[in-house]
This record gives sequence, structure tokens and C-alpha cells, in this order.
Amino acid sequence: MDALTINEAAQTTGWSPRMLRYIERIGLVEAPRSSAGYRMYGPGELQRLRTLRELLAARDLGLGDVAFALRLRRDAALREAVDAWLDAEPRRPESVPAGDWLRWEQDKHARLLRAAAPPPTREMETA
Amino acid sequence: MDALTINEAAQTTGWSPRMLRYIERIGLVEAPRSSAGYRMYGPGELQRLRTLRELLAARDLGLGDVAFALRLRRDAALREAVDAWLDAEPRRPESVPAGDWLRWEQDKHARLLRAAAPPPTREMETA
DNA sequence: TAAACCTTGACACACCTTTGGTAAGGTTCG
DNA sequence: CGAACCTTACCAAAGGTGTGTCAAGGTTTA
Repeated sequence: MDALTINEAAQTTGWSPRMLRYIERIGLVEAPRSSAGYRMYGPGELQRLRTLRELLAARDLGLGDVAFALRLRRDAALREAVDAWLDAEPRRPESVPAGDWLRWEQDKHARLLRAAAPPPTREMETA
Repeated sequence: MDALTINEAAQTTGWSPRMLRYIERIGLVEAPRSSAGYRMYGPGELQRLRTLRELLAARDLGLGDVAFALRLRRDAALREAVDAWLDAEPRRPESVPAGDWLRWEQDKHARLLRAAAPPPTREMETA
């Protein structure tokens, strides 16, 4: 008995069965299915569901927010498009001397990397 | 006459004045103010507003989505928390041979970098 | 000073998201 | 078999988002 059914999983994770199906539909936690089509929640899914709750509560997020983050993660083109827009800060380009434009573009790249690779501050996930 | 008032900006960007105020409130495009408190839209803001429209339409996003991406960009702790959750894939850790755990953790880091630094495929922003 | 702007704040409405039910029908198991 | 599950597919209510409009009051400008 390594995997729980949806109602049991709901009990131990604090979500309602209804929400577990919803969470699956938006792609956040998908449980494997039994041969008859029943969702089977293993330790991995249960942990994931619990940490999801904590994440939402701790950061005041909605499921939609996390779903969007996931979409960003999976869709490289989308990520590039959004990043490109966000990179164009409100500072007018006039503030960048014409000759420095190329370097500016390159730095933007570097900044992106730095922003995405913060010091390994483990803290979540262990809760 | 380098800066437009809100109604003029609305005309040239396709947004309504109402929406320009809304967009400002959610932190996406904030226009500097005149001494009397009037919003003054310069070329930078106008461009930003136009590309924002294209981004939303092209990618079928909502303003809230972009606002959340901005929040992710600015709040490092939030970004780490969300990334940490997303990194914990549905694959149970059992699938990783015990000894490889350390290497696994390190690779996760590398994967993150790779995901955040896609080949420089410029395309947007010039529209 | 008066017309034509601007500002914030409030009311309002349509639509989408989040959740809960409930119904019709398959599965498991005592 | 029958109780107690599961599944999907709807209807629905509460709350958030996107958007318009109007009011009361300051600013600009002719």
C-alpha cells in the first residue's frame, strides 16, 4: 500500500479531492493512474502537494501564479519574450551612450544568468 | 513636446486612459509625473506600452501574468522558493540511486542555468 | 474666467478563476 | 450483490481581473 486514492490523499495533504483534480488539470501535480483510471498518490505526489500548500501560503500566491511559472519554465519562447520585455527597463535608452549599446546587450545576458542562479540557499523543500 | 499626456498616450498606444492607470498601478509601466502630478509619457513609455500589447496578444497572457513575472524578477526569495518547488519534479527520489544524490543536486543547479540562458534569439522588442 | 485637460476614488459590469455540489456510470471488495 | 469508492461532466456561487463611466476637484491655457 504505497499509494493513496484521491480521498485519502486529500485527507493527508489538506486539499479537497476537488482541488486535487483541479491542481492536476492545471498541470501542477499529476498523479499516475491505476489500470482502472484511479489516481494513485505516492509519497512523491503527497510531498509535492504539501510543499505546494506551504509555498502558496508563505508567499501569498495563487495556483495560477505557480502554473504560470511552470509555463514559463517549459515554454522557452514565452520565457524569452517575457524576459525581453522586462529587460527593457523604463530607463530611456538615451541614458546609454550610443557606442555602449552592444556591451549593454551582452551585459543584459549576464544579468539574466545572475538573476536565475542565486547562491544555493537551500531552505524550502525540506519542510 | 517630448512627452504626451495620458489621453494622447492612450491614442497612440491603443490602450484606454483607464487601462494606462491600471497598468501603472500593477507596476508594469509607470510614467513620470509633471510638477502638477500629471503623468507624462515619453518615447520610452510609449514603446513599452506598445510592446506590452504585442506581448499579451502574441502569447495570450494577461496583465497579471506579466505582473507576476515582474514580481519574480524583483523578489529573489520568491523566485528561489518557486524554482525550488518546480525543480522537485514528480519523479520520486527513489529513481535516483542513493549515491548519486549529491551529483543530482548539483545538476539541478546546472539545469536551472541552462533553462534561464537560451540561445540569444532576438526577435521581440524590435517590433 | 472658462473650456479642456488632469487626478483620485467610487460604482458597475462582464468574464474568468477557484471551489463546492451533484449526477450518471465504472471499480473494488467484503 | 451492494456499499463505498472512483471517474468525468455539468451547474453554481464567491472572489478577482479588466474595463467603462461618473463625480469632485486641481491645472493649463487661450
